[in-house]
Order: sequence, then structure tokens, then C-alpha cells
Amino acid sequence: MALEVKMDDLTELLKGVLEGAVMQILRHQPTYGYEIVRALNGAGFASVSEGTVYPILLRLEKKGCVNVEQVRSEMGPPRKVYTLNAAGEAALASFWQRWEFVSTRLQTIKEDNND
Amino acid sequence: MALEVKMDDLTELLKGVLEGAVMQILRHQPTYGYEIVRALNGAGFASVSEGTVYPILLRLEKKGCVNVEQVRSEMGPPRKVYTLNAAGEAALASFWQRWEFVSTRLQTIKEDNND
DNA sequence: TACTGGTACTCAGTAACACTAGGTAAAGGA
DNA sequence: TCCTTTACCTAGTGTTACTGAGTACCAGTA
Repeated sequence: MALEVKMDDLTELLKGVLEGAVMQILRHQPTYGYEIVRALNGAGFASVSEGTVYPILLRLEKKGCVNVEQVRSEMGPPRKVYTLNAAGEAALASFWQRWEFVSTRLQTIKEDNND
Repeated sequence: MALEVKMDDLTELLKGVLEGAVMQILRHQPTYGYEIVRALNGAGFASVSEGTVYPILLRLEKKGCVNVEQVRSEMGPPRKVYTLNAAGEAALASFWQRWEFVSTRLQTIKEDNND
């Protein structure tokens, strides 16, 4: 049994973050939605489900950040394998830059207002 | 002139974060909306304006996280000074716990999927 | 008095995102 | 044939930051 901390709702804090996480996963290796859900769950985002991930993938496709390819599977229906392209790499870099920005400023506020 | 980096829209990454930042500022010292806006701007969140902060303060009041007191000002209309109470301290602690959680998992995803 | 500018608060409407709760469908095994 | 696992999709909901406009108080000045 894994170490489980009762964690409140993370929804708001995940806004914008999950898209970055998905892009990072895709940058490492092209893969498909169902697998990404399991990767996120395995990374600790236990409550993230398909209804969250598929819209993200559609969004990335619409923005032109990924290439899509239908691949037949031995087990179950065909998979849509997503690959991060050049535009996606740029979007990912932008994400990390913005994350770093927010993260740093928040830390500053914490330190400057710590008693 | 300050070091300015062209930073894209932070809106989504700020979801949930600003409420935490406001609580942290209030924990340090009771203060009022207008001043909080300037504190956030000074901390680097340059685009955060009154239309963002005042709804947060109303929300915190509705949730019972803050106490409010009308204080006359020498300059301009009376101020609504907010004080973080016990419930607010708990909410702030919960915020930092969730922030740490998301931050850590995201870092893990970055490292595990770095090439 | 009238005007100006800085201070301080409010609120209706918008956009974006995670999430819920369903649904469809393909393949293999009992 | 039915069930499970795999794999994808989507309409609707709630929460949040943000925009833009408005109200109002006060001090100084002409």
C-alpha cells in the first residue's frame, strides 16, 4: 500500500499544469491518451482521468503542437499516437518558463511575508 | 528600468495561486485590497489588478477565512482591512501543502521524461 | 465653487480549464 | 454470448482570473 496523504482538491492548481505535463511526457516519447492517463496517475496525479486528458490532446492538436498517427493495437481499438513537433517544443519551453516565473514569485511572497 | 522578460499569459497558472498569495500576505500583516494589489505587482505579478483581487477577498470572507474591519483613511474612502483568522491559517497551510504536492510531482515528471 | 487626480471598492460579463458522467467500440477470454 | 480490458469521445458543470466599466471619498488648486 502506497503512502497516502489525504490531499484536498487540486483542480485549480492543475489549471495549465496538466497541459505542460502532457507535453513533457510526449517530448520524451510519442504515446497515446490512455497511456498518458496511466503515466500521470503513476506520477502521483491519481485523480486525473480520461475525461481530462483527451480534451488536452485535442487542444494540443488544434494548436498544432502535436502530430497524430493512427496505430493498430493488438489489444482493443486503434490508438492515436501523438508526437510533439517543433511548435510543441516551443510551447513546452514557454510553459516551463512561465511555471518557473510563477514558482519563483510565489516563493518570494512566501519568504517576504513569513512573520 | 527593471529587467523585463516578455512573459506570455499567466492566467491559467495563476488559478488558485493568487488566493494563496493573498492569504500569505494577510498572514504577515492585516491590510486592504488596494494595498494587496500593489504588493502583488511589486512581487512581480505586474498584470494583477483590482478586478482580480477584490473578488478573492470577498471569497475569503465568504469562506470565513478572514475578519474584516472598516478603517477610515486620511486619503480617500474608508478601507476594508482584512485579517487572517484561524480558519484562514488552516486554509493557507492546506494551500502550501497542495502547492508543494503539485510542484513536486511536476518536477518528477520533468526529470523522468527528460530525453 | 469647480476641477483634477490619487485612493478605494464593486460588479456584470467573458474565457479557459479541469472535471463529471456518461457514451461508443474493438478485441480476447470465460 | 457475456464480461473485462483497452481505447477514445463529448456535453455539461463549476471555479477561477480577467476585462471594463462604474461609484465614491478626499485633498489640493485655481
